Amino acid sequence: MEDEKKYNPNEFESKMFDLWEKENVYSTSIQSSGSKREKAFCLSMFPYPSGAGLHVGHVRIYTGTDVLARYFKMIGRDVLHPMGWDAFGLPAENAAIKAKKNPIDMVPGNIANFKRQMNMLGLSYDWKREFSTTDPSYYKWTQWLFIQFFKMGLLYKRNTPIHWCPKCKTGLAEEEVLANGTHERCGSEITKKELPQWIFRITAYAEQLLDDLKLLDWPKGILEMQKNWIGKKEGVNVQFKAEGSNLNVECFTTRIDTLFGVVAVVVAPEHQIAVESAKENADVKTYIDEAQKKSAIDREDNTKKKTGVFTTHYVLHPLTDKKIPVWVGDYVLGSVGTGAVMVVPAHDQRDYDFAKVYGLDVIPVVAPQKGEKQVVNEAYENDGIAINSGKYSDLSSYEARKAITADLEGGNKGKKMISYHLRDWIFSRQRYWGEPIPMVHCEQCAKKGTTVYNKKFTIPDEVQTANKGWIPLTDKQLPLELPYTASYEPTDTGESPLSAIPGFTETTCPVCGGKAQRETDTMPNWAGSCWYFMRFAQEKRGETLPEFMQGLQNSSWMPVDWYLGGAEHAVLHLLYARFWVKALRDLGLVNYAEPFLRLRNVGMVLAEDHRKMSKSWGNTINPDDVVAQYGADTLRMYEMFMAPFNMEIAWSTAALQGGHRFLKRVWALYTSQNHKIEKSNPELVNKLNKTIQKVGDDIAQTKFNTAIAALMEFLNAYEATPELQDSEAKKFIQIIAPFAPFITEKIWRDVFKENTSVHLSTWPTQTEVDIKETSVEVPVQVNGKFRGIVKVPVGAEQEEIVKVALVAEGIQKYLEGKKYRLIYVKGKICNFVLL
RNA sequence: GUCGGGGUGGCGAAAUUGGCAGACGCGCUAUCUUGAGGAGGUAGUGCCCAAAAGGCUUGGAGGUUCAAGUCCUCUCCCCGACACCA
Repeated sequence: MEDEKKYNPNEFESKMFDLWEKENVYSTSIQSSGSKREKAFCLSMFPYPSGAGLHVGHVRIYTGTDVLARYFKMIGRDVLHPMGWDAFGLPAENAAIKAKKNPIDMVPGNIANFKRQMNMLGLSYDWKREFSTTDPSYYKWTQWLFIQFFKMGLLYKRNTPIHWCPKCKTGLAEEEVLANGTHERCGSEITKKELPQWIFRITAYAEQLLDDLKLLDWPKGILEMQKNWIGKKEGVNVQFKAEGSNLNVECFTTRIDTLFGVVAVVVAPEHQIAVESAKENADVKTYIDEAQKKSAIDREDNTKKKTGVFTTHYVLHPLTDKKIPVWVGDYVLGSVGTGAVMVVPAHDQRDYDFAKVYGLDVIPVVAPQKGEKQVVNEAYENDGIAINSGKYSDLSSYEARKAITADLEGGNKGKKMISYHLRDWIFSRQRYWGEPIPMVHCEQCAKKGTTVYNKKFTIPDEVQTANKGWIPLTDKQLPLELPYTASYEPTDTGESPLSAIPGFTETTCPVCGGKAQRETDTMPNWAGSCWYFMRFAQEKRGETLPEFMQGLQNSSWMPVDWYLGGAEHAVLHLLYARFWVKALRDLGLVNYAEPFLRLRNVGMVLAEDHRKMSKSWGNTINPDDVVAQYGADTLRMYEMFMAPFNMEIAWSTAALQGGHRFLKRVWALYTSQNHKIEKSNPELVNKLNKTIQKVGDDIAQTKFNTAIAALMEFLNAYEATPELQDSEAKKFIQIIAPFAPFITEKIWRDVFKENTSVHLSTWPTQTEVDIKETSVEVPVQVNGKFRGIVKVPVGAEQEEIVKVALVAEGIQKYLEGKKYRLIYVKGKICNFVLL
């Protein structure tokens, strides 16, 4: 190099990018099924390309995945590192409505901008695999998959209430409804509206979705959240026979061992008994009417007293025939369990509260310990020993559950039940900007009972009934393209905007050729993200069905090895994608059970003021500005260094300079050396060896912050003793390369005159170095308090250390003339415990 | 309320998993250098005490241990998800 030149990333970053493009540096090597090399499919959750461009939070995820991809490539794995666009969905549609444009016209510009920014950041994507979920060539297959799921009986039509904003006259997504039951945009109170909708039977896979969690290397907390979301509960449906009528009540309980403590049965206001009893009892009628009127706001209020009303009906206790009063209470929900609960005030806090209000008995039937007299002033909800429970007394709660369940089942008075919190997935949206659902409804076929189900599967009767007359399009009719239209705003009937497009609904039946009506609902945003990773992994995408199926079946890239993204997708996206993969496996289209082997969460990037970045706060940071000022490498270094990858961070412009300074020093060191070093300093090589090891280990554990700390530490040492010959000096550049791809490439080519990219180089090995570590330092404690360090020869035995310690300055005075016991842990600690 | 994640210098954090708490970075102080700079070098920097000696220190209180940021019990605070789930 000629004279020292200032580090000026803007001068070369885009040139390096051009070189990479020209030299095809990031094209994916084919992972053929015969490949002996290990694969690494590194994937960031793909973005919705908004008009606002990349957020510094995006930069964090993508850089993390990029570091992994670059590292794995360097250690010799076949790497797949793709990127694409999740462009369907509400935000895009709302933005388009605001801009008075069709989203179809807006998406390409947004994508181009995102892509420009990603390239600016030096992300090593293989753009040959890029696609958008809105490409007809992609959603053709999303539609095809929908049809396969329909044919295996996983989809059915059902009337389902949607959130409805009466003011905006539009259906709303869950996320548009605020916690207080109002619409996030207009603030009006949300009501419900019943519409026929496509429902996915995800509950059919509840057990597998729960079971297979054990196959996954995911953060513990996310696994826990998935488990709780599926919410498996084992219990008993127990029959309470009506006295003098046929109005029996069935209650689900997980605590059948408390059956002898039942003092009442409470049914939900929607329950049949409540409805029946309202006909003859004015109080009940009033109560139910009131309950139905209650808004979301009231129901939110959990400080309110439990309320209820006695129906005047009685049922009989299944084991004792005791008369049990039946109440209606709005704290019981029609949609949970059987819509009725048995009230055991002694062992359920809500029941206890209810009993206190209405003066019901509190009968303790579980004691914490055998023989213990239980004092009840709040519910005792734990297990214990059964008391006051007839022949079951003295059994443990667990034993009592088993015994009572067995006896109930024997007497036909109860049945073991497993219940799940997970509910079926509503898959219809009455919106324009989604994949059209490729189904038609044919009256003639409905009458004839024509079906097109996949013969390999048994289709439940309910599903068959619900789907009467629904016929999927043929493969040749796909894609069913979203019609281009000027008016795609939500309709005021609640139906999809597609229903208002002339000529869209009328069609012919693919089976009988008669008149048929098209489905006008579209798919939710989740649809595209349920299988996009498999699309990336297809070696050949193929336009024909056989090619497509082969592309799925023969991909040796799947499953994803590293999946990085925000914890906000802990439940929904990850659960839905897992569900699709399991269904596809049952269809024989893939041969793995789980899509994402390793999941790592990225923490949010907050603004400098510790609030969320938002235009309205005026605290946003635009990656373009940061790159213009400091270069992309600085931004990348900073975001990787600031904190552990999964922790939330607040932006700090000051700390950003730290990363910049590091790169400047690297630049200065490498561009200023004008003489060759003949022989490397062995101490420094030793340190370099350790750094190579640590950086690699840390990257593989997504501990990017400590990897960079190690790089900084080495730089400090290197600057103090700038004695590395080229073969060693290059190694340091190589291990910085995953983090700062531009500056390292520049130095690699200009200083070391290499003409193949540093990013295609092999991760450096450690050089044998002849260093005799002659002495070791052993920390010395007296009575567990650190008092100093002694230096002893390597391999020194206990006596030797003691000898040195006894005369060492700072230690001696604590030991003089004292008797002691010695704790010595070789290589770790020497502790004198005075007697 | 339930579940999950956290609490370590002025700040972001580290700690080989029970063995020298505070690596690395930011900031700050002193000093040198530069025509200037959101520049660079050197030294220092957890807290208390004028300094040394010494003592204290990982939200708080107990406990186990020769030894606790790390393990156990109780407790306080912050963030996220769900929320009357039977």
